[in-house]
This record gives sequence, structure tokens and C-alpha cells, in this order.
Amino acid sequence: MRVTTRPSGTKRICNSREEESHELRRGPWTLEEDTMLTHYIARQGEGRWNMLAKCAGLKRTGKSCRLRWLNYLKPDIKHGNLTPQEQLLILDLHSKWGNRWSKIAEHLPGRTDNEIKNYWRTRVQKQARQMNIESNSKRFSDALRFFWVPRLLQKMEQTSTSSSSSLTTQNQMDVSLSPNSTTAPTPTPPCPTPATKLVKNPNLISTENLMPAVTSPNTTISTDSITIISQQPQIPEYPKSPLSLSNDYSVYSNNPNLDDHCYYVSSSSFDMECFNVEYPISSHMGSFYNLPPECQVAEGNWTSNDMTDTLWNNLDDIWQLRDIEEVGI
DNA sequence: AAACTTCGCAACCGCCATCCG
DNA sequence: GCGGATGGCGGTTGCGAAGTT
Repeated sequence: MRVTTRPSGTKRICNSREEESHELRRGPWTLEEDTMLTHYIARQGEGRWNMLAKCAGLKRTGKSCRLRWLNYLKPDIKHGNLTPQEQLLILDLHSKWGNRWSKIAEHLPGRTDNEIKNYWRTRVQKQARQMNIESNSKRFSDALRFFWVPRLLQKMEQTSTSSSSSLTTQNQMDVSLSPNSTTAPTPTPPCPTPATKLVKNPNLISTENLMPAVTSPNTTISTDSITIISQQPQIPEYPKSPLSLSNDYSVYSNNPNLDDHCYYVSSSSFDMECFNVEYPISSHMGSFYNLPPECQVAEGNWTSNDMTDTLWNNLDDIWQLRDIEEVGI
């Protein structure tokens, strides 16, 4: 099949079996086309897209109609920016499943695989480029864990404090913790996040034997993992294992019962105002909490080049310390 | 203000799996 | 079992908008 693009936005499909070679439109959909497609699906339902395209009088391929419907016209599609909760969930799920966009999209109601894929490529991978590292590398996943995730959690908190009732509607989250905590050395929160607290749910597994005692009011409980679980819909196969924006730390491999120790904060008792963020703190993370003042950045510019340079330098220090510990020097 | 660059995202493409006659 | 039609997925492209020089 030969395809020739035309300036008019249509292309001629030359097919030996289809000598009538009708014009097929390409490019952006017009309002009229959207209306035709929407009305047709409202009457006849979706599916059989090639047939649908013809019957609806659309000069589009079935695939194009399907894509337009699923990614844009379908009534339950959410438009607009991804919320911090959704972003966090994407980071989480991508760390588990990789580029399985449709699978990830299943856990974000109203969001399409295309949108998530675009988010990853334009935002997340951009960050990796700025840091001059591979987006699928361990270093980058560490960067996500140590800086991006806390940042998103901070945004979530800010959002919740400004509209505390919003959590009862969309995107209710659970935070699950792995037990592999180490006591943080009375850390100041990682930049630029203020300290937040974790709410323990007494109705669920007691964490007293899982979490080291907190040593001061400003101490955050630490963990190597944060899992955000979308509550709607409940999807059985959602992994309950402790999360892992990067999960190759030895503490994981040394703990075969990790799942047993995982605990969940019920969304019904989820109080964002005293929501406790667990920052990933390992024993070598002391330096992480002694970040220089320049790390304290204002809202909105944490991804600037200066910022990433600073963060990156600190991550380098952390990794060096980790390497030294692992090698036992 | 114009030229240029970067960004964000809708849409397309190619491949693969499944369905169905 | 075979082959065409269809649907679904992940990767890529093209273009308008926004930002920068």
C-alpha cells in the first residue's frame, strides 16, 4: 500500500484492491468530526471501528476513530494536568511495570495510556536528560525517590490543606510502608519539603514492631519504599508489595517476608493534614539530610537546572557513600 | 518585534495477538 | 489450519503554543 500525504490534510490510500481510492482525512479532528463520531457512538455503540467509520460518514480510518474516542471524546476521560497523586502513582507503577502504559492507565481512572506515556516522555525523561543520565537507570530511579517523590508528596499535602475535603472524592490514596526502616538521624526534611507525619491506623497491622521508634517530634519514619494505591477502582492484581521506585537495596533481598510486614493506612482514616511522608533514608543518608541551603527552593522551580545540578551533586555523594559501605571500605 | 528554540500533546505508525469465517 | 479483519499496544512524529534570544 502506498500512502501520499497531501497538503489538505488528507492522504490518498492507493490499494490494489480498492481502486476507488477514497480520500482519508488525517491530522487534527474537527469539531464536526467529533460530533459525528460522538453521536454515532451514542446511538450505535462502539466497536467494529472500520465499519463504524464508514457508517458514521467519517473519512477516517477505524483506528483513527477508535483512538479519538478512547483518548479524547469518551465521556469519562479526564482532561487537564495530572494531579500530584496521579504523578506519584505513575512513578510507582512505572517502577514496577516499565512502559506498560495501558496497564498503568488502568489504575488511573479517566487517564489514557497515551496521556501517561506523554507525561513520562515529556516530564520524567526530560528530567533524566537534564541530569544527563539514562531514564531507566538506577541512579535516575534514586533521584525520583529522593527528590521527586517527596516533592509530589509535599504538593499533595499542600493541596489537601487547601482543600481538605478533596481527598474524600477522587484519588484517595493509601500509603503502604515496608518495614525496612532505619531510624533517621533526626533529619531535617529533604529539600524543599517541610516535615510531615505518618498516620498509623490502629485498625490495621500494628507497626510498633515494624517501625523503629521515632526519636523526636521532628523525626520522620523512614522507609525504602512508598506505595500509593488508588482506591478506585479496587483492582485485585495491584501489587501489594512494598514499593520500589528502586527496590534493589539489600534490605529487600534480606527480607523474604516483606509483604507480610507491609502495612496500609486506610483511606477512610487518611488525614492529609498529619499525613506522614516517609522519606527514603538509609544509614548512609545522613548526608542527604544535610543538604545545603541552596536546595531550599521555591515552589515551581525545583526542576531548574541549578536545582538539578545541586541535587545531582548530593546524589553523587550519597552513591559514593553507598558504594563505600557496600564494598566495605 | 521577529526569529529561533523548546515544549506538550494529539495523532499516526508498525507490530502483534486475537477473532472469525 | 489458514488468512483477513480487527483491536490493542508502545514508539514516534508533527505541529501549534509558549518561551527565549
